[in-house]
Amino acid sequence: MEEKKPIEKCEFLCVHEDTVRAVTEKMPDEETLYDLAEFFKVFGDSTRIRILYALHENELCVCDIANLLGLTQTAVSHQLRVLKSSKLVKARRNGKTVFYSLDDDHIHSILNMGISHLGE
Amino acid sequence: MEEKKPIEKCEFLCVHEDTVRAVTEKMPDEETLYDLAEFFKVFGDSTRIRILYALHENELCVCDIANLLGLTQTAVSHQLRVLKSSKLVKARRNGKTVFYSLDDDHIHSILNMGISHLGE
DNA sequence: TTAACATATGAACAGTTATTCATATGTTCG
DNA sequence: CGAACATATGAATAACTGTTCATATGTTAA
Repeated sequence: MEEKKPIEKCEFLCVHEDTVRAVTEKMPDEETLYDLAEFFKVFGDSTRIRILYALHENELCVCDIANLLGLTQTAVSHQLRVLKSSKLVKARRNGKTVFYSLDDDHIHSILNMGISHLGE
Repeated sequence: MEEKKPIEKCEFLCVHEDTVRAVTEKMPDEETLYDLAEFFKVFGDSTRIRILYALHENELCVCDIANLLGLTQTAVSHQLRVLKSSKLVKARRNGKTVFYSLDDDHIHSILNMGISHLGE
């Protein structure tokens, strides 16, 4: 039987062990990093970003948001659920109407931070 | 022919026109919001977040990152390409090895901002 | 030049996700 | 109560995305 390996792949032969060890120690734990990714994921959709910006100014009801952004009521409602379960927006019911607003002041900071990065 | 509509859906009957108009005027333009979502989307994956945190301390080569995070070289390479095209990391070649590092200081601020939100 | 190594890339696949459609829930008013 | 309205939700579909596999590119040293 001929051993005919194509070309051996890099299997960590080139690792700089000291550096890797040092970095490993300083890394946040896996759960934190996972949660952080989940957090940013919520901002990573243009529909949700647009909703957040709409709410930047005023509280709005679902219909207002849908009208404002040219979306269906259903689509908005689904996304508001995502935003709500991520604690980015909160809801207030007034009769038939439900008003949504930003749940947290520093959501603004995060959005502004993103914009300032783009401006470079 | 019987007209038998199920139940008429909300078609923006409840819109608060003044509010909507005011918000519309203050909204950033569509392109900005789209770019912003694209920007956050890059942070919205735990592999990429982990890579960014690994690079928080030191520049690292592809093999180091793969070893450090328990990923294949290929997976890391693909993600580095995403990070690079989003201007989050930059590459420096030294012989066969390519070292990656964070491209921008305020990437740190963005990561920290996310963490501080989680801590609430 | 050739072998060995480090990284990059294209295609395929699997898992995820945003939207739509249909319908349910919850509220007000007559 | 029942009709009308505002919102929510489950299921299905379509589009997107991350990983893997196979292979290509680029670099060094013998």
